[in-house]
Amino acid sequence: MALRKTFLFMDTITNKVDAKGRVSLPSDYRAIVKELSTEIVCYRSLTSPCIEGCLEDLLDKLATDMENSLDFFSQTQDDLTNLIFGDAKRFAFDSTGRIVLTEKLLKHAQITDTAVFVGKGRKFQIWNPENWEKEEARIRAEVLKNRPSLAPKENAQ
Amino acid sequence: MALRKTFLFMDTITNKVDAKGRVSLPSDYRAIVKELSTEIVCYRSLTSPCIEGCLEDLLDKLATDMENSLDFFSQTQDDLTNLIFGDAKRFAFDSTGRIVLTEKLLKHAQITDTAVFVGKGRKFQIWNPENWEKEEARIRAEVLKNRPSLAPKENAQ
DNA sequence: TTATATAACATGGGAAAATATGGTATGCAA
DNA sequence: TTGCATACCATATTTTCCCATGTTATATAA
Repeated sequence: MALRKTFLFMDTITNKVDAKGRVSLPSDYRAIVKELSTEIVCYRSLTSPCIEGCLEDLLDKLATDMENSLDFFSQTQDDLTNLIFGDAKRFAFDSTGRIVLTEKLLKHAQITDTAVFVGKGRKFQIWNPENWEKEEARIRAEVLKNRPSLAPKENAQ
Repeated sequence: MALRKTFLFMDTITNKVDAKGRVSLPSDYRAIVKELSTEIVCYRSLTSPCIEGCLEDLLDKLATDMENSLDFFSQTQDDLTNLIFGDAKRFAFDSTGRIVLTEKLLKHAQITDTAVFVGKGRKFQIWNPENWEKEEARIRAEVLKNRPSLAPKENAQ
């Protein structure tokens, strides 16, 4: 393990996807990946119409956690991890910083010519622009409603 | 983890924002950042028309806490990470001490050519001057009303 | 205290580097 | 050969870096 500085995927970046499925990984993301590895892992989100990406470390950690607490997890969650590992695939980026997304992933996320990268800390997601717009609105409404501790004031002006 | 002296963002400083979105981070703030890191993280405040900034540690801790919750598939956790990390972005300052704020952040805070930095301890905020003037007045009024113990005398200032 | 010198800071402009993205060539397999 | 996937090259744009200058703060000496 290298110096465990903080490596977090952040920000929301929109990039173009060409006819070959090529898309530039945001440079901030690339910097993180280069620091710890050479490639990322992507898979279809289990819960949303989007692609999820992370470093292989994270999936390794997931596997370990599952091993160490089998009783703790429900059969359902066990099944879900099977789905993830069955679906996940490594993606290396070329000298210009692009990865080539597969038909399967693009279809799941309904992405055609534009992709939105959304940071999630140790992970990130890739969305169709319209879908992300809706999703972000939904989340903001949800969080403000159910997590008032994050929004102490009514709302200023 | 350097010597855990007290590192608090304080004071209120007004600086100019140029056409490129560049603005000098107050030198006091810079001194704090340099002590622990090389860059800051900024994001749109959830509750106010302003930008919030902090050190990356704060967000890293959040990411770790969420990982350790063993709740890999939690919907709430999912929403929160999207909202927080999707909006946050790292900003390094150049040799002259400036950062380049993004359109998104500037728009949210209604900042055009002038920015007011307001210390908040572990965090700080960046405001449009007029908005901050109003907000400060509102806060003072609020505090005097709800926390009379803090204002033993007739009125300060 | 006042005046002057010195250092630190804020800010504007332009050059250099990095990034995103389209196109072309190359290699492999059907 | 043809189709497909990967690697390489070219360029417009964006971002970052560097230098110059005015301003403010600090220190020193009269």
